[in-house]
Amino acid sequence: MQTARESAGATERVGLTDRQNAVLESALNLLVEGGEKAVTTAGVARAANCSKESLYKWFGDRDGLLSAMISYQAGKVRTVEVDAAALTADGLHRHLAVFAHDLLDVLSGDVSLALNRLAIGQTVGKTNRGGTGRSDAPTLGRLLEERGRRQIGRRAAILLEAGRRAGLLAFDDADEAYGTLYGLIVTDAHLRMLLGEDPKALKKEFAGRAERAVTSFLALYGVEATADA
Amino acid sequence: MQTARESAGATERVGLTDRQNAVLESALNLLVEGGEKAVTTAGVARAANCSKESLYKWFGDRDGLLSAMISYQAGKVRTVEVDAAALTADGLHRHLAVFAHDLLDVLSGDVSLALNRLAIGQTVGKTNRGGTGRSDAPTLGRLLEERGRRQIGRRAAILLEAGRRAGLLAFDDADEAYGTLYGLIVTDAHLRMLLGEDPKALKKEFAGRAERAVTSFLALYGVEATADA
DNA sequence: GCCGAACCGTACCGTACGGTACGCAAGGAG
DNA sequence: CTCCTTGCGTACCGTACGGTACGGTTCGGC
Repeated sequence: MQTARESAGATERVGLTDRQNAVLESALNLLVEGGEKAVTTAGVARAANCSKESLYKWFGDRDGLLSAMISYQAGKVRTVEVDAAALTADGLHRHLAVFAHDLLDVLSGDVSLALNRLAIGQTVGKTNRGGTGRSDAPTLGRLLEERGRRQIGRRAAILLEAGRRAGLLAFDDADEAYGTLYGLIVTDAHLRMLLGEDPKALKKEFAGRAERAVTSFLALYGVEATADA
Repeated sequence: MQTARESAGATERVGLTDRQNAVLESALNLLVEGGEKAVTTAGVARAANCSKESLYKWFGDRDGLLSAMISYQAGKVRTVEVDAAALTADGLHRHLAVFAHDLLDVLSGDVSLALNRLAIGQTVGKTNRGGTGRSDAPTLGRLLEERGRRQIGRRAAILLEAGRRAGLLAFDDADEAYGTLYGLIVTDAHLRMLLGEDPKALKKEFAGRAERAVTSFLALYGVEATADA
């Protein structure tokens, strides 16, 4: 077991062997083309050239494998920091546009869509269900929320805060402002893609959509250029 | 088979017996609490006090049953028409607010969420799959899109068109304007709920959210009151 | 050169589900 | 009263999957 830590490559930070990450990669491949039904223990084992026994030793059970897939994939997105100082109106506009485009890019990714479909399909209206009592599993959906969505939310929050500190934006509730920005950027594109709409058809208008969204957002929350700045 | 048409109650318009609709209702109940896994042919038969054989006679197979569930539920939402004539700025604002609140209400409904989860969970990235060749099934997702989303989209389109005709709104592309409106209203609330967030926690802020969304939308697309109207 | 750990490949088991077949009761038509 | 349709209840079959067990192999440590 100690070999795991030493052989851990520089790519991932979680305590997983390169081998195990490779297995997760195979599992993600299966998920992308074939959906949740395609991610069977036997299938993953065959695709990754490993034994089912190893799967169960590493991930506990199938749910553990699915959770690990989400965590693994989430560990890939890295948020780029933006220096808050010296932020011009034009610079803010550009940064927002880049953020918008990145957001659309992430949301329309194959794996992202597959993972979201998986988590959503797994979710059930009535929570609780304390039958066995050992429901320590964080519900996949929650996991995806924490690991994925929250990250990009923070990046946006930082950007918005920088804009306000520079006197370029005016808002009381940062979350509300971010919600508006998100809505303007994404609209119903995410849902449509989750329902099967071909991302390629929508990707063509990403640039225009991002630009329009940012313009609208600045029209709502932007401060007149005549200010002190 | 002809008995179906005569015994069809006044509640539904599709060619289904009241009995069959009752079965679909039971199936929806199962789906809401228990997710897709809970909708087994045996389970539905037991819950609806009918035989599996009848299920297969009426709906073909399990996919047919799921499709019928979507179509059945979609047949419940009715779009209320709004008289385009004599539309004041305040009236438009109120109509938009009502629409926003209705939209959020629909999207946060138990059955709506369950159905969306079902359709999304069923969807798979790689389309095609022409293996057998008899893939005439419209992909659940497409079905939900056509039957549900499109409907509410039309209602919004009519409202927006009325606003423009009354000189209260200014936009070139109606779809784009509707997209903006949708994004402002829904933001990421739908996704969060699909991922398991308790709708009750979000429903409290629906009124405020709807109001803010409409205000923002009018700030973006509204025409100054000094116009000819 | 031997030992043990990790791991692959496969075979195996129990279960649960989709789909089908059969027996039987209710009700309407002649 | 009888026939026939419709549909309920149940038993049944094949399959596929989650999970476990076992034999064989590689590899690092002593």
